[in-house]
Formats: sequence, structure tokens, C-alpha cells
Amino acid sequence: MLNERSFSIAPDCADCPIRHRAVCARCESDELESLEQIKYYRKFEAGQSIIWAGDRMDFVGSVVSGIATLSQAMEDGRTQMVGLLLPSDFVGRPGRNIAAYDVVATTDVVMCCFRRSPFEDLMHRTPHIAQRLLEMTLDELDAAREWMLVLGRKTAREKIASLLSIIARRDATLNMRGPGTGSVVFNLPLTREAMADYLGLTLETVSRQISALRKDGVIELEGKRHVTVPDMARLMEEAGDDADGGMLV
Amino acid sequence: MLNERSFSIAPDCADCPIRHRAVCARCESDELESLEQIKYYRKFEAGQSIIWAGDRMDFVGSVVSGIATLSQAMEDGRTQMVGLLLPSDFVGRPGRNIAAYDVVATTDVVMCCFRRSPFEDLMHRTPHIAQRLLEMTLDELDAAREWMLVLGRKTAREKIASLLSIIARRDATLNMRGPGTGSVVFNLPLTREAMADYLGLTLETVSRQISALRKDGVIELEGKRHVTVPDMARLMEEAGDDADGGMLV
DNA sequence: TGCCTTTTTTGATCTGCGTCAAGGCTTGGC
DNA sequence: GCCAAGCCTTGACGCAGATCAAAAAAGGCA
Repeated sequence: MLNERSFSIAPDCADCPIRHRAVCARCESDELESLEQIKYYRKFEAGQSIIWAGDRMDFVGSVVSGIATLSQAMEDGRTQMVGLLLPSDFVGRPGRNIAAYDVVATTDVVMCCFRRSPFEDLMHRTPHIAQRLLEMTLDELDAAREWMLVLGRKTAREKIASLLSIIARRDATLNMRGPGTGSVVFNLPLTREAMADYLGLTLETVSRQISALRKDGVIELEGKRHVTVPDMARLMEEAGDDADGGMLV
Repeated sequence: MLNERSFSIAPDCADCPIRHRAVCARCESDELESLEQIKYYRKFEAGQSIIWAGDRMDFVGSVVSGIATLSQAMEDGRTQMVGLLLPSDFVGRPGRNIAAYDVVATTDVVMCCFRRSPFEDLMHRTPHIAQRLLEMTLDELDAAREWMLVLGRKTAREKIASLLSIIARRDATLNMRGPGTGSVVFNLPLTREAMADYLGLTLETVSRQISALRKDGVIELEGKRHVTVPDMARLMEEAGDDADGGMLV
């Protein structure tokens, strides 16, 4: 889910695969070893479904590379995205063997998986894995609640600005640039339709508001997906966030 | 937060205060004893603020009686409620000492509190407390995500029906009646304005839609707050949920 | 009981966003 | 190079829900 705090790679941790830090930031080497023994990789192509809501879910894992979405659909086809899964984000939940949401790969995705039951055993033997998962889940909860404000109370323009500003910051963190308040460049990982599903809008409205933000100089576009934000502070203002970006302290 | 699974009182547990089950459903007696030693009570009157976003938060705890709301405000006054705290719900988070949301008592509220740092120590010594908190947090996350669908994709009428159906079911669980699908009676714990803040609507729209549901025989009102649902299945259909109520399996 | 405040309902009007429709741009296959 | 299939943009129009306004209920408390 979109949240800066849930994600951190220590710059000196090139040898420590992202999957391990995602599962447990404080793992000692023997615990990493235990994780190592039960892990396996799965690859998915862009557009492929990783899991359907209601399916039996016999693994948990984390995204190693690529982007996936977590979404919920109503019977009549209305869809709401409830989470965006970026590298290091955790998928699945210990103690629940039925998937609650559809997970779809937006780009090619590599996941590092653990079979659920050995993972749960390990979690029970290794207290701070549960503690680490608790931290991550609390971060997800904060992100979900922040998004409730976006969905419930913001205008279409503010919604777009909120999404862009979160992606920009998340992208900056992924690439280990400081978020800063100056100019930021990134690629939009989502189609207009996916953005609409995330924001509770239609794709036409998304398109119109992006055009409007471009016309007003808040963002610059090169092609459809390559975005330049000349002034992050301006974008965050458009999003209706306070100066610190609405992120929790 | 509105979620059935996060809440359970064993019928034979009259001597086991709700606060302990809320913190740890599987506590052994000596662990309960440890919790007992660091707990204290706080009372709040209806309308009183329990904590403001940004405040230092030096306790965690659970609601023993009464109802409180968790909400987020924008600078211009727009407000989005992100959670409804009913008895047994947990407030605060280990590892974070700044409150992220406003917590306000809607009715008179009694909370069972634990100072944060002793609680965290206990959590580190007692692995399954962290595991229990993880379960509860995952339930909250599911509830938040379910609410994202309501906020992003449902019509005003469906939103009202969703809220009523969740409150009805939650109320049935609290009073240890089976949720059933027949007739249900309960008191609305929220003002129209609070409902509006929860649903991302205005209070006028809330009022109008409640009137419409009454006119259509989906609900019956006695006074402003006493609600009878003659047919829960009908209400859930109005909410746009599938027959099982949209709750996760 | 009667006054005052708060909450709720209802009406009239406005507007942001959805819906429907058409056309442009990009990419890949042949 | 041409065609087809996805994406994306833009326009015209309608409607659900917001906004503005006012009155009716429901409490509280002397």
C-alpha cells in the first residue's frame, strides 16, 4: 500500500534481499536462514491475475519487483482498488486462508513467497516476526485511513493531485532520492482506468483533471506516462494536504 | 472499527473483563495478571475529546463501554471519520507516540488504558500479545478496505444501507443475538452529521436517504434514533452487498 | 410549563462528475 | 506500410448529491 514508512532499504543493505527486510527488518542471520529455507519465487506477467478474491490462499509473500494492485469488485462490475503493492509490500495474511481481494499484476511482477503454514510456524517461533508484521500492518492501516479521507472528502482534482503526490514520493523513496520539495520526475505505473478505480472516479474524469493540472502548470507530461512535477509543494497544496504532505509524523 | 470478527466474547466469560479479551483472547492467567497490574481506567463524557491528532499519546487501551469515533480533518473543516470504536475495540498503537487521528466520545465512554511503555515491554515479553494485536489490526485493515469500497463506489442510498446493516449486525453481536436475517432492532449511536462524516456525504443527504428508506419500508423509525429493520436480507440487498453481507468469509 | 438550543427534515436550486459518444494516438502484427 | 486493438482525450448533456434556506421536532433546563 502507498505508505512511505512501511518501506525502507538501508543504503548499506545491498546484500540483504528486499524480501527479507520486508518480512523482518531486525532478523538475525539464523532467522534469515530459516526464512531462506521456506521461500520460493513466483513470476507473473503484466495483466495476469495473481489471486482472485475467494480463492484459497496457501502462501504469503512480498513483492520483489514490479507493481500489483489489490482490489474489490461489486457484482455489477463497480471496482474499488484498496491497495497498490510496490516492491517490499507484503501480500496475504497469516491466519486467513481465503483471499479477500483480487490481486493483479500491473507490470511484470516477481514475488518472494512462503508457504503459509511453515511461515506461520516460523512466526510463532520467532516473536519479532509477528512484531514486524504488526508494524507493517499498522502502516497499511494508516495508509488505508488516509485514503478514506481522499475518497470521502476530496474533489476530483484533489484526488488526482493526492495520487500523483503519493506516487512521486514513493517513487523518490524507492530510488533513494530524498523526497524534497523541488522538482520530481517519475513514470506513472497505472492506466487512467486503474487510477479511476483507485480514486473512485471515472477514467474520463481522471483524464480531464490530468489535462487541467497540466494546463495549469502543476505537472508536465511527456507522452502519457512520464510525469514531471516542477514543484512538489505546489502539487501537495493542490492535494489539499498540509505542507508536510499529510503523512503522519 | 466496524468489524464483526474483531469482536468476540465467549458466553462463559462473564468474569473475564472485556478489556482482557480485547487485548489478548488467549491470555493465560499470569499474563492477565501482568496486564492487570499496569491497567487503569479513564472516563469521558459524551462529546468530550479523548485525544487530538498530533497530541502525544502515552497510553493504549480498549473501549469498555460507550462509543467513540476516530476521524481525520482537513484544514478547511472537511472531516472524514475513519473508524467507529465500540466496546472491545483497541485504541492507540505500540511504537507510535503521536496520535494520528482525533478520537471523540460520542456517548459516555469508559476506557481501560495501559501506559504505552509498560505495555510495549509486556508485548515484547509475551509473544502472543503481539500476535493477537496483529489479528486485530488485520481485521481493522479489512474493515477499512471494505469501507473504501463504500466511500468510492456506492451511491448515497447504498451508503446509508451499508452503515445501517453494519451497525445492526455489530449491535446484534454485542448483545449476543445471532445476526440472523429476520427482524433486527437497534439504536443509532450517531447523529446525522456523524453519519455524514462517516459516509462522505452531507447531513441533508443522509436525512433524505433515511426518509426514503423508511418510505420504502426498508426500515422503520420510532423517534429519530430507534431503528427497526424488518428484513435484514432486504437491507443488505439495498447496500449492494451479496447475500452474506459482504463480510469476509 | 415554556423558552432556548440542537438536531432533523424538507424544499429549491446549483454544479461537479458521470454517461454517452466520437475521434486521436500508440504499439505491435502481418 | 497498413491495419487492428488498446489507451487516451475531448465534447455534449444529464443527474445525484451539494448548497442554501427555512421550518419543524426534540431535548434541556429553569
